Amino acid sequence: MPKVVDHDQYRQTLLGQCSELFAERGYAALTMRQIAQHLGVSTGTLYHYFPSKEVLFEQFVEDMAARDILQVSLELRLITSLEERVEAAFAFVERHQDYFFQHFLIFMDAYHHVQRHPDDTQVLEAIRRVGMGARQAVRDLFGIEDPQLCVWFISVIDGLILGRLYGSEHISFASQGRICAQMLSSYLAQLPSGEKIETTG
Amino acid sequence: MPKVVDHDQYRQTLLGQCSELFAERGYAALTMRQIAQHLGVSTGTLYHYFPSKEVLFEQFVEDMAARDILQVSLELRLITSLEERVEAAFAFVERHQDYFFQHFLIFMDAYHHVQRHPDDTQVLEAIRRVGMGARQAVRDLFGIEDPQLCVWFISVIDGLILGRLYGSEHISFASQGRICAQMLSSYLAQLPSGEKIETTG
Amino acid sequence: MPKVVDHDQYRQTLLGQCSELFAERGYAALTMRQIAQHLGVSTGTLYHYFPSKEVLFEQFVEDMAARDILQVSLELRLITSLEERVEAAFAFVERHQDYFFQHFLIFMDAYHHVQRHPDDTQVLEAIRRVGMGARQAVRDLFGIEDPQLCVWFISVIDGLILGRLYGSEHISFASQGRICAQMLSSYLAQLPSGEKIETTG
Amino acid sequence: MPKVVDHDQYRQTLLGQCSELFAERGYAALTMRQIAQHLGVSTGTLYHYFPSKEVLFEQFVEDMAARDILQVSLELRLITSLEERVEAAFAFVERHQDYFFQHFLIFMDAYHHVQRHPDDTQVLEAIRRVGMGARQAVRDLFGIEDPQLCVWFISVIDGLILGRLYGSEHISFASQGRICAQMLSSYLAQLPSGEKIETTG
DNA sequence: AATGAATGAGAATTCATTCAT
DNA sequence: AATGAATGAATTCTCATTCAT
Repeated sequence: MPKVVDHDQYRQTLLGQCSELFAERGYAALTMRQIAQHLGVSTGTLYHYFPSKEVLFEQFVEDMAARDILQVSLELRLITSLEERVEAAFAFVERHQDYFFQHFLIFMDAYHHVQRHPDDTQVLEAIRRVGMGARQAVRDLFGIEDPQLCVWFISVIDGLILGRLYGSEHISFASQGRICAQMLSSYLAQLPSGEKIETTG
Repeated sequence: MPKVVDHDQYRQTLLGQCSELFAERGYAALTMRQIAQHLGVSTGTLYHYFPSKEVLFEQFVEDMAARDILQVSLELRLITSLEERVEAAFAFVERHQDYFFQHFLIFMDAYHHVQRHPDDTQVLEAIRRVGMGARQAVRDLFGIEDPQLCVWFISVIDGLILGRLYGSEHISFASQGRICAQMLSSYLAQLPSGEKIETTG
Repeated sequence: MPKVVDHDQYRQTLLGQCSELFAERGYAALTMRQIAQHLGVSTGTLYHYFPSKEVLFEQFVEDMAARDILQVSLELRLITSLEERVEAAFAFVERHQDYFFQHFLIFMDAYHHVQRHPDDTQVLEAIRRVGMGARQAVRDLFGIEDPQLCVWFISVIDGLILGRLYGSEHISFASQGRICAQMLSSYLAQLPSGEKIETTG
Repeated sequence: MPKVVDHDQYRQTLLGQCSELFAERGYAALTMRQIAQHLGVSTGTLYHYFPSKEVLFEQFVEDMAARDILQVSLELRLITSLEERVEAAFAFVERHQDYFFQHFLIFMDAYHHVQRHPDDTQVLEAIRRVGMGARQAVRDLFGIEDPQLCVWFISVIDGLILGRLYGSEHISFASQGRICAQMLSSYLAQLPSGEKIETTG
C-alpha cells in the first residue's frame, strides 16, 4: 500500500516543521489556521492528516521527543579524556541552547496538556523517555554509573538552559563546563574503588 | 460614600490567589470566567480591577516575581557548616518543589507573552530580577564569590526542579544535596587562597 | 418644598451640559459612565437624578428642543427691509451652524430612538414642536403667510446646515442669503395681491 | 476545490443588503448578530468577509455612496422645459424620499464614526463625493452654471427630506417644486446674459 | 445625596471543526 | 487529496444598573 506510506510520511514532514511555531506561541495560543499557514496548506488539508488539534499536538510532542533521543549523542564520541569530553558536551549544549530551550517550552506546554488529559499517557511517556534517554546518554558517554550523578549532570545542563529565562548574559557555558569537569573528576577520584568511570568511548 | 474597599490592596489580594490557576492551566488556556470564578467574583468585578487579561497576567507575574525575591532566603540562616547549609538548602527546595515548579511554568508562559509583546519590558525585568535575586541569595547564604559558581549552584537546583517534567521518581534531593555539598567544598578547598568561603553565619 | 426645586433645577443643569456629548458620540455609543464623567459626578449620582439612560436621553431631547424654540428669534427684530432681514438670518445661521448641526445629529439619533420606542410620543412631539416653532418663527420674522413658502425657507437653511456633511467649503452663507433674499422678494412681488408680506417689524 | 464563491462579489452582495438595517437602528445600536441574521448567515461567516464591525460599516458607507452617485440622475432626461424638469425632479425626490432620508441617517452615523476615527479618510471622502456628485448632477441636468445656485437647489431638496424629522405632513413636494421652478427661472431670467441655462436636454 | 464597587446579560470577535466542491 | 467557505460555541470585554456605605 504505497498510499499509506505517503500519507504517514507526509504527516511526519508536517510535524517536523511545527517546532518553532509551538515554541514561539505555545499550544493554546496557536490556532489551526496559523499552523496550516505556516505549513503552506489549508486547514482542510491539516484536518485530512490530523483529526484534531489535540492529536496533532500529541503526535508532534511524541515525534519531537523521539527525535530528541536520537539526535543528542552524535558529537561526543571522539574525545577520550573525561574532562575534555565534559567540556565538549557543554560546548555542544551551548551551540544548541536555542533548540533545547524551545523544547523545554514545548514540554512545559505538554505538561499543561497532560494535566488536563491524564488519560493521555502517551505524551507523558514520550517526555519521560526523553528524560530516560538523557540519563542513558550521560551514562554511556561519560561512563557514570551512579544514577544520582547522572541526574546531577543533567540538572546542571537543564538549569543552564533554563537560565535563559532570567537573561543569559551572566552565563558562561565554558566556565560551567570547566567547573563541572573539575568537580566531576575530583568527585569521582575520591570515591571508593568500583565506582570509577571508564574513559574509553 | 461608596463601599469601602482599598482598591490597590484588593488588587494585590486578587493577584495573590491566581498562582495555582496560572500554573495549572497556563495563560492562554485560562479564561477570565475561570479566574473570576476561582476568585469568587464576577467577570465585571475582575475588569473593574484589571483592564484586560493581559494586564492581569503581567501584573500577576510582576507581583509573583517580587514576592519570590522576598521569600526565598528565610530558613537557611541558622546552620553553620557549609555542607550542612547546602544540604539544608536542598531539603528546603525539595519541600517547596511544587511551588518552584509552578513558578517555572508561569515564567515560561510569561516568556511566550514577552516574545509576542517585546515592548512590555516590565515582565521581562521582573523575571530577570528573580534571577538576580537568586544569585544574590546564593552569594549571601553560602558566601560564594565566584559568579559562575553561583550560576552553577542555581542551575543544579533549577535543573532538579525541572526534572519533575521527566517524572521525578529518579531524583533524590538528599543525594543531590550531598553530592553538591561535597563537590562545592572540595572545589573551594583547592582554589588559591582568598576565595575561601566564610562558614560562620 | 425647596428640596424638590433644587432637585429639578439640578436635573436641568445636568441636561444642559450634555449637548456636545450626545452630538459627538451619539446616544448608543455614549455610556452612562462617560456622561457622568463629563458632568463631574458619579454614575450613582446620575441614577439618582435619572432612572435610566433612556429617560435621560428623552428628557435631554425634550429639554434641548424646548430651548431651541426659545433661542432662535432674538437677533432679527431690528432690521426693517425684507432682504436685509433675510441676509441677516443667514448670517445668524452661519454663526451658529455648529450648534444647529449638532442638533440635527441629536435629532437623527432621537429619530432612531423613537423608531424603536413608538410609544414614547413625547420625544417625537418635542421634535415636532421644534419644526413648528421654526415655521412660526419664519412666519413671524418675515411675515410670510404661505406655509409652503415657510417650508421652503426652512428647507434651504436646514439643507445648508446639512451640507456640512459633504464638507462645507463650497458653501457661502452670504451668497445663499443674497440668492434667497432676491428670490423671495421677486417671488412675493409677482404674487397676486393679498399675499404681500409686511416688512414692518 | 473549495466551495465556489466569488469572495469580493459576495461581499458586495452582503453590503447591498444592509441599508435598511443601518438606517433603522443606527450603527452603534446594531449588533453583528442582527446583521448576520438579517443577511441569513452566521456571525462567523460575516467575519469571514469583514474583519470587524467597523470595517463592515466603512465599506458599507463607501459602497452606498458609490451607488448613490450612479443612481441619481436617470429619470430626468426626457423633459425639455426647465420648469417641468425641476418639478419632475421634486416628484422624483418625493418618490424616493424614504431612500434619501435613510441615507441621511446613515451619513450622520458615518459622521460620528469619522469624528472618532479622523484617520479614516475614505469614508469622509466617499460622502464628499456624494455631495460633489449631487452638485454635478444638478449642474448637468439643469444647466446651472453658478455653483452657489447648485448649492441652493440641493439645499432645498436636502432640507425637504430632512423635514421628515419634524413630521412631513406639512410638506408638499409638488408645491415646493412649483415654487422652486418659478424662483429659479425668474432668478435666471434677470441675470446678465451669458448665464442663461440650456433648456434642451 | 453621593459614591463607586459589584453584577451579569449581552456585545464583538475568535477558532476548532465540518463539508460542499 | 485538497480547498476554503461556513458554522456556532466559547472567549474577551462592555455597560446599564443596583446597592452597601
